[in-house]
Amino acid sequence: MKDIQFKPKFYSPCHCLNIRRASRAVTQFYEKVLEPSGLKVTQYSLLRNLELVESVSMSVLAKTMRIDRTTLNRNLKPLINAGLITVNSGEDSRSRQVMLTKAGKDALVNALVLWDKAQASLEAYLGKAELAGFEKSLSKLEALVFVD
Amino acid sequence: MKDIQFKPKFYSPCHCLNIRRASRAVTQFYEKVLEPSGLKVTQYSLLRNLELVESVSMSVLAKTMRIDRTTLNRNLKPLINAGLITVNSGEDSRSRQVMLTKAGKDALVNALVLWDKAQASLEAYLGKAELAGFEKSLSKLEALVFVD
DNA sequence: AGCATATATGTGTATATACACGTTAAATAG
DNA sequence: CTATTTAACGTGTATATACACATATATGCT
Repeated sequence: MKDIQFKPKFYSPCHCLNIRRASRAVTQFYEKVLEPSGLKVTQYSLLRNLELVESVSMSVLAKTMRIDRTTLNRNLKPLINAGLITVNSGEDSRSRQVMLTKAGKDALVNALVLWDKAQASLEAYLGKAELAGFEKSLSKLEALVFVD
Repeated sequence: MKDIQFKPKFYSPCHCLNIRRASRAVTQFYEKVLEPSGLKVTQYSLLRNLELVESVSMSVLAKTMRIDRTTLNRNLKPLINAGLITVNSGEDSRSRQVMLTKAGKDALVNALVLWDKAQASLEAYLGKAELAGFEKSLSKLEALVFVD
C-alpha cells in the first residue's frame, strides 16, 4: 500500500450517499485484491458461509447472510454456472438445499489468503481502534432495517 | 421512528460485507422515506447536484459526484425518461450538457422535505457525535479508491 | 494540412439489489 | 379430509455499479 493521497474533501451532506460512496470504494478495494481468485467479494462471502454448514436452504442462507432472498437467488447463479456450488431439493420439496462442491472448496481456500490480505490492509489503513468504533456504528445502522 | 429492536448481532468478520450491509440498510431507509416523491435516493442526489449549476458535462458531473462515469450515464436514463432533466450537446460537440427541467426542479422541491426528514431521523438515531465520527471514517475509506 | 494523442461519451456484458407478483407444496383449521 | 393459510421459491422489472471496448471529436505536433 503506497502513499495515500487524501483528495480535498468536497462537502457532501447526505448521510446515505456518504455511506454508499464509501461502500463502493471499499468494495472496489476488495475486488482488486480478490481478483486473482476469480471471485467477487459477494461470491466469496457466499462460499464462506456455505463452508460452515453441510447444506442450507435458500431462505436460511439469506437470513444468515442478511441479504434479500431474491438477491441471493440471483447471486448464486454465477457460482452454479462456475460449478462451485450445487443446489438440490431437500426433504421439504419446496426448499432447495445449497452446498459447496469440491471446486467451490478449492476456490475458497485460494481466495482466503487474498481476503486476509485485504482485511489486514484495511485494518492498517484505518487503524484497529477507529475500525472497531466504525463497525459498531455500522452494526447499529444495519438495524435501521427494522425501524419505520 | 418507533422502538428499535436491536437484533442479536451475528459475528461478521468481513469489513467489506459489513459496510455493504449497512449501506443497503441505510439506502432502504432513505428509499422508504423518499418514496412519496417518486425518486430514488440516487436520483434525488443527481437532481440535487444539478440544482447548483446551470448545466454540466457528464464527466464533470461524474467527477463532482464521485461516481463512475458510465454508471452516471445509466443512472441519468430514468430521469430523462421522466422528463426531469435534459441532455444537450455543448460547444464541444463531444460533451453533453445535462440540466434540470422545470419538472425536475419541482420534483426536487417536493423531495427536499422528505430528504430532510430522513437526514434528521438518521442523526437522531445514531446521535450527532457518533455520526460525525462515523462520517470521518467514511471519508477516509472513500480515499481507498486511490490506494493500490 | 495531416497524423498522433488525449478527451468525452456510449455500449456490451456481468453482477448486485430489491419490490411485486406468481407457483407450488406444506401446515393448519374446521 | 378438504379448504384456507403459510412457507419456500422463482421470475419480471427496474435501478445501480463498473470494467472492457468502441466511437467521435478536439488538440498538439511536425
